[in-house]
Amino acid sequence: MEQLESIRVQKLQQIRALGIDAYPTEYRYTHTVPQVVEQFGGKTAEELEHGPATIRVAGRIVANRPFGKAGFLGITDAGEKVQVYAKKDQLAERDFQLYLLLDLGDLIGVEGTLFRTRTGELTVLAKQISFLAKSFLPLPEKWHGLTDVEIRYRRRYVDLVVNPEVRGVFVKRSLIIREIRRFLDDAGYFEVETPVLHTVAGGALAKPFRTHHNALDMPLYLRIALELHLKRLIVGGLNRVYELGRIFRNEGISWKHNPEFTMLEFYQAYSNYEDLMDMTEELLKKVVQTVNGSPVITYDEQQIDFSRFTRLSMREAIVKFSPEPVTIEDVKDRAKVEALLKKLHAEYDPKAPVGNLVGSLFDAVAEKHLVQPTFIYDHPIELSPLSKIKTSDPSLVERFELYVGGMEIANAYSELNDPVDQRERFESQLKAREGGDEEAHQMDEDYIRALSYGMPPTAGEGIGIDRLTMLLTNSKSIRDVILFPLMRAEE
RNA sequence: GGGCCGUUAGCUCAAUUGGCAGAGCAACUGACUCUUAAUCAGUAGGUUGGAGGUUCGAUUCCUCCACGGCUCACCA
Repeated sequence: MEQLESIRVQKLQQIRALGIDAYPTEYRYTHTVPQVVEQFGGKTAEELEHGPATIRVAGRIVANRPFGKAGFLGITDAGEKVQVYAKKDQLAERDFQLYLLLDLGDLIGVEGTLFRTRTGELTVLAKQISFLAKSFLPLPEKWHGLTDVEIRYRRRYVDLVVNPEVRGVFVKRSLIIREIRRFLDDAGYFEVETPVLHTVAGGALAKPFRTHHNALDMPLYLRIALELHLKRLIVGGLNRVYELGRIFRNEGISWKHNPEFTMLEFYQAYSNYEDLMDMTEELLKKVVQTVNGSPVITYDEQQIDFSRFTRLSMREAIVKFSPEPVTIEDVKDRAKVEALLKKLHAEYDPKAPVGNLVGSLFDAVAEKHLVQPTFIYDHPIELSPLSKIKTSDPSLVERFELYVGGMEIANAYSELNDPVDQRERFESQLKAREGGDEEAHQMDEDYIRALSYGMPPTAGEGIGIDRLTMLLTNSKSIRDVILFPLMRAEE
């Protein structure tokens, strides 16, 4: 290892000895590698002869096939590759000496003319080679590449150089986010940024990360949701707001959980959760169509169609997917729900209120079947301390979750805007907290004060950007759509 | 946190019953002015993740530890 490195350090010395600046500050290219491929990829050998006199292009060397007094280089940039032909009689002596000192991984600029080789490959005939930067560490082997997932996550920079499909995933992620922003901006939304450091970690049921501010000697939490600040802004009259940001939950890591992840939350005044169901369909249809070119995606060998959304109440979903026969009426009966959970060997807390049991039953019975886009609506009140009660059934709230590919992608509700009711809900969460539920909601006095000034009827929604990206890139792990997933420290 | 599996050269992988740790690519030296995983000849590269143990002898068997993967639980 040290040998490989020291050889390359010596080569850099030799390059300097040729009078070449080892670390120049710029390279003025006329074309990027993808532009070369796009503009000239379709041209014939004859057409190339009458093309532009010279082009300048820069990239990283990923292949080198020398032939004594000539050689072929493959250079890559922005996910595309182009071949360079370095020929002694076409180059200044110094540039050919430089060519002989190049290694895989080095960054160079090439000025030359385009032609096709005998085998028809588009190639830059180098007239001038500029050295841009040295690679001291060797890239992974050309044929098998880098497959060790641990190194791929830890050294994402190498992963991105050698695995072009990884680049494609993150390009797509960026497109998804861009389309979402465009959709919301066009719908009259206002993008905002709210604090990441919270004195009360609220807006979701989750364990927060703790930190501390020295100057104020104050304990702080990293936010677990965007919700409560965005609703304060609704109180303030920003009637359509969204934030696209990182949130942090101090919980387990799995194929669909990373401790920090990206959430979109948006709030719309004078609307309810049914309005958001309609809007979510429209949003996802548009994003999937634009990013994927079709409303139908393939995820884990299954076709998922974003042009057709199903809507089921949570109770209906339990009835539909339960392996044991149940009726809607049974799901309202605590004894029957508990009996069914026992029969299914599902884990649940026997002291928990009936709403939580219904939630457990849903998870046990229905979630994995929800592959096609499905809205599950009307959740038990106990699971939803910030949602508005359904007037026709006070045991339920106006809430929905969207499931796709067996994953929860979105969560939305008609926002509770009654400060008295909100205080009571927080108080019952506090009781759960005292009973040992670390994820129960904390009291947020300022939020109640905000509601006390009056909040219009409002609907709000959160969409997990990482999971949406997993679906659209056919990724089996959330870590494949996060550039730098959390890992233990090395050594 | 539980269970299962993995860790050998820069990368991808071998190594029989416990018996001298190997290959391909990358690297180095040489030949070669149209190659496509270029080819040919040669060279070098290792505390087998770490620490103990069993044994004449451990990559191989045992224990512990570190890191990772899958999976279950929790969660979005």
